[in-house]
Amino acid sequence: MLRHTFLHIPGLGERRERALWRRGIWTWDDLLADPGSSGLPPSLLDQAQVVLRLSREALQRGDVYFFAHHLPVREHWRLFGEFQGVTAYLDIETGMVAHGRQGITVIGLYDGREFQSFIYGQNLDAVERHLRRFDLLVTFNGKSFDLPLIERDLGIPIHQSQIDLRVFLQRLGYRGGLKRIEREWGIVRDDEVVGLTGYDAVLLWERYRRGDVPALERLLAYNRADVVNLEPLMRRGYALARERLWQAALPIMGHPRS
DNA sequence: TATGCAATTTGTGGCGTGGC
DNA sequence: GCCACGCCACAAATTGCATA
Repeated sequence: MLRHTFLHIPGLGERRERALWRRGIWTWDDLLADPGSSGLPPSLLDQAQVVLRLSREALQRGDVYFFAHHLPVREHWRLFGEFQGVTAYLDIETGMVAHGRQGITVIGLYDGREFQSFIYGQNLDAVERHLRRFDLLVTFNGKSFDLPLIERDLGIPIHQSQIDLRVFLQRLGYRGGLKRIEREWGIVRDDEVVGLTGYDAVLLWERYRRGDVPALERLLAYNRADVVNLEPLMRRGYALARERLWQAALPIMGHPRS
């Protein structure tokens, strides 16, 4: 998807990007090979060629930040296709951690194959080291809640590019919270955690603090479901968004190769 | 319930084009 | 060459939303 993207060129918006596709300019290489057929104003065309040469280099060296910096936030989902290898899915739980202080109790991290839990009082400090392995973070409402809290509560700076599924899926017409969208898409949870909410996670941590060890196991299972289920949501959302983009831009001509 | 982000709406300015 | 107009991108202000 990224190679079809021209929105990261300053002065080039959605209309011009679609106009390029309609002219048969599907990729950066197409435009660089035949700039004259782009129909862009001369000054913008010069700028576009410079940015696209830089884009090829950035993609070659796996520089997700180059694109995250230049793309509008609402289009950061386009990063997923090329950068899923450095993507992590993340979700936190909170509760009273010490002396009546509200804080992060559990962080779940999933790279598409392996899931890891980081627990207050046990291994929460290790999360920063593991986060550094990734360049792209996928969350649900994480931009408003999880990631600012990690920065504030744990003092861990979040440098990674981010895709917030709440915003992304809302643009695709899906709203109403993570669990509701999961149900809508037929994603099922284990009996152990089905029906649990974020507030239940707070209560489970309280029970664990009072010595109820199985309560922690259930909390971790809940967090794991929250995190692992982000992956199919991201994959399906990405496929859907790409499909709709082509349909809107090219209702008659059909899809480009991608 | 507070929080913080992005969508939406509205307004502004840059740029290119066409008429004279 | 000048002017008016239209297209387009972008900025500012407001609104809506999901999280534990």
